[in-house]
Amino acid sequence: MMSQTSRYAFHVLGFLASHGGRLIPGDELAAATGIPANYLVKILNQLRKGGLVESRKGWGGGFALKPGAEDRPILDVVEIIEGQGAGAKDDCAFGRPACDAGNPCPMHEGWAEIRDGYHTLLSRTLVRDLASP
Amino acid sequence: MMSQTSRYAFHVLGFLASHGGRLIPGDELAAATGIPANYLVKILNQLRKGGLVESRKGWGGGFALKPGAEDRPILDVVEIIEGQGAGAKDDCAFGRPACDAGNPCPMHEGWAEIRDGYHTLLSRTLVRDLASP
DNA sequence: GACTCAAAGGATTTAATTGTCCGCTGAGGT
DNA sequence: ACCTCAGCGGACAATTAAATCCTTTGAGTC
Repeated sequence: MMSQTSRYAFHVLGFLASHGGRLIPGDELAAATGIPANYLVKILNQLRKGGLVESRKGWGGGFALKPGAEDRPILDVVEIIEGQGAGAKDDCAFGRPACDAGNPCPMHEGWAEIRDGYHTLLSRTLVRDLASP
Repeated sequence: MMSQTSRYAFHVLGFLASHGGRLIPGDELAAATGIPANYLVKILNQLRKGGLVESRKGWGGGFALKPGAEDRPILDVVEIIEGQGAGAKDDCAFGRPACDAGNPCPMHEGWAEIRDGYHTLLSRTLVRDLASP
């Protein structure tokens, strides 16, 4: 339901969120989170392009949360990582191309409930909530 | 959250459930469900080994639900297809190896709710419920 | 300006899932 | 007996996610 890469993104954003706007090098983030360093940098790059993270090169450089990013829902994170419409509402447990209230598959109702709960969780959880206490 | 193969399994089991214990050839099942024929046979084979389906070779052969399989929860299907412990309770949204009530990740509570809802759906939905009306 | 630090980007590898192909086996019918 | 039908099994190809490697670019220090 959630890609490994999204989980990594949650983890590292949580770490950044608990360290204010301070720039932290990728290597340090990798060591702190246990995420493979080379891969982590790629994820952070996606997040930067998505507007959640900013970076600076060279000495004293690293990654930091973009100001205001703490208030973004983590649904944004999933959409940046997995593409728009991850867990879209037309996602059917039978794999049917079209499955809605008018033409439901046998699992439609129960599955829609799970999907909506997932979507709600992603919408209500903010990046700031990912910070460790 | 649910593999494509599990979705295929739901679909074909639903078809079988709505056709009683009648033997139906794999080709016919593939045509009826839109699942790739060669792949579908492999899935049905897994389900047979898992005890949900029976089969007969040769003329008049095909696949059918095993007697009593209608009353099995579809959690069994997912476990046959994806292996035991698919969507296990240690599955953490942060990807942490250990994440429980004593040492929770920031998303632990909300995510546990989704996971439990998923597990409950699979436990309460029976193979017979997959039949189309 | 030369050197170092660290991000940016591209190419490649690995692993898992999904899907395809082909020959074998067993159960009928004729 | 022989032929056909249809499930069985193993090997293989395609796709995607995940991870690694290498080179380039930019920023700062000395």
